Amino acid sequence: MVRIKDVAQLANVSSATVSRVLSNKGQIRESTREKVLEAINTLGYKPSRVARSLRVRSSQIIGLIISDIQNPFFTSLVRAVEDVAHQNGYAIFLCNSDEHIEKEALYIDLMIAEQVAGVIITTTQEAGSPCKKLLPANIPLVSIDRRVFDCEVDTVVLDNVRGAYEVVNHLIGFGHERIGVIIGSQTMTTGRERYEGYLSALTEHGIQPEPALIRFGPPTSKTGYEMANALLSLDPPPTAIFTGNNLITIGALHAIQEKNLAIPDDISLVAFDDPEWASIIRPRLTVVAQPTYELGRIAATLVLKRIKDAGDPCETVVLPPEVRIRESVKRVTIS
Amino acid sequence: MVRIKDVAQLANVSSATVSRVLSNKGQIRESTREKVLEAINTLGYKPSRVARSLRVRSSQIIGLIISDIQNPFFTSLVRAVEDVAHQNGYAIFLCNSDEHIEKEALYIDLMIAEQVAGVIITTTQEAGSPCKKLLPANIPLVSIDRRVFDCEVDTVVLDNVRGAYEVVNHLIGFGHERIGVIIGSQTMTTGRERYEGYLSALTEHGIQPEPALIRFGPPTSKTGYEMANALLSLDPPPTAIFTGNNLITIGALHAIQEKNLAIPDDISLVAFDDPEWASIIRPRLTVVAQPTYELGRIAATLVLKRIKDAGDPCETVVLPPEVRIRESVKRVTIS
DNA sequence: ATGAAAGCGCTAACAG
DNA sequence: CTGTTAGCGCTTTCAT
Repeated sequence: MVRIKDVAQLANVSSATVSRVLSNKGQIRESTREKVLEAINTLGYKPSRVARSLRVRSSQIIGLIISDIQNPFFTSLVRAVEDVAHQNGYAIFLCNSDEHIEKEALYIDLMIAEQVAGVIITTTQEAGSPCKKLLPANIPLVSIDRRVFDCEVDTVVLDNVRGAYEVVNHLIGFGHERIGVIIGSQTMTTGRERYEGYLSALTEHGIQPEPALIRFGPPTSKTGYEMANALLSLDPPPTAIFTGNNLITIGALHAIQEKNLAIPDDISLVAFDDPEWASIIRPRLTVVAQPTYELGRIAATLVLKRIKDAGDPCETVVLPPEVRIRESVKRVTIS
Repeated sequence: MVRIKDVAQLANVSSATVSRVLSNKGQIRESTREKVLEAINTLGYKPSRVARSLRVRSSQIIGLIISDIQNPFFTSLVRAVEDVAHQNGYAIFLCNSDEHIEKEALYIDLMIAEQVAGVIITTTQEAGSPCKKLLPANIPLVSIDRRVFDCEVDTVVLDNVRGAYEVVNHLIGFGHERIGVIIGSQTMTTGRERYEGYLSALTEHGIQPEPALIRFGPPTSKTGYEMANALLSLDPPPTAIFTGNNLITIGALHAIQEKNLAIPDDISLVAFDDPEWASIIRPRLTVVAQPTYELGRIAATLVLKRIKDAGDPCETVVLPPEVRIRESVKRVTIS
């Protein structure tokens, strides 16, 4: 391994000078800069980011804690953050919390121990998340996809209420009144807000929400499968189902197919999220899509900004959803 | 921030002792250990991994360089590596090379600068990859999914030849002879080996490979779309298509649907990879599945092993594929 | 414009 | 069993 002093030696300068040309700080005579650059080149010197981190008490790393690396929604986020980080000379530390608060806590501690420059998180708990330990450690934090209520952080989320509202509205416009809903846990803002949107669309049209049609659970395909089965076994069953995220949709689809029901003839379906397969399956799914890449891009931009100037007040960015009408909803007439 | 000397002070010992209890090295009297532990607790001390890394010249980080974070195949890999790393107290550094050799090179340099403990990579080039710079830097390297030819590394890959061979064999067993194939670039082992499997199944049955039926391209859905279009425009068109990875399959599916062709009545389809949606779409796709999680798990286990004892000779693990017969292949009779 | 020197927080000889 | 000491490779005053 070649150290900064090796470069200094070869260039006949002090390591301080080498450091200066590396970071473009202070005044350096053009001729010495060239000498140094040449020495760096011939030696193939690469500064140790570890030593630098120790010295300046901060690394060039952005921590990214997400809840499910196998969910395409989060994957888009990761992709966007990676892009922005890379463009700015940062690398990313990826952690999968698995929606477990303990793993989340462990990774938060890791972020502090590794002195990352900033953290982006999809937290598991809207209140009481360990992520607030980052603030006293002076590590900028931005919450993405979900809101955090017990500390001041930059936030970038979707307008979930509106997304759910609009897509349920669409269903109602097609004559549906008995609309089943399968939605993520109510301990997260996403689940809560989507439920709220569902409710307000219903009540706005004078439709009484019916408890049997409303199902909550962890946002997994298992939940989707079980709850869809339950909904379809109702007598009478709903004429349409609204699934609260892409995993739930997969499970619901399995249940529907297992019962040999046809979409949309036997049951209409609208889904939150627009994974690639939603327009490959037949019929193509009517969905409310999130600007996933944009969510990630903005979050990354926000941390970077706050890494530069920590002072500014916190921002909350709310992005609009987009309903994409395709073929999974049938027009029904009230019988 | 609380440092090790703060703990030492409070516990009335030297920092060396604190370090010893932290790492369970050497002999420590039980009473002092307790004193130290208590001090750690009351102070809420978390050791700086940065300082440790600098001192021991290696971090507790495993670098993971993959080519496409949005491809579920790689995502499974990431998931597995994350799991194993986490279980062993390692964190992962995730980098997306985007199948670009320059980005790969940049990230390799980063790994060295960050002194990661080991690297797992799906390299973009089977020869001439910058990843061999890691070896002189004493950083263990394992190549996953793809083989590397110009340096000695641990490798874990699928038996691609066999996978392609078996699934094409299945097609032939159902009477197909004009079998189109859309496959990834021949500069990567995956593409080459899958092509080889295709070829050997054909020749084994005395079927003459027909150049017009064989299409190569980058492993993207764009390639799948364009090449499927080309294949379907042939006169006569193939009776079956074999797509070389999940992205290509998506593109091919789009092309087939755009032409209003029915699977398997108008065209049979078999695919490499078994993403979740392959059994949601109708008809369900006959595929050759890779043990993705297992690939990642083994790769992670291998780096960890080599981090412990660098000496051992390199291993190459080859995992078997699994053909999953579903409904996308029709029996045809030779006309 | 450049160099000397101190020190980031930790570990590992070495000594006792 | 425990403490002293010397760095790991870098940045940053403070001199000059």
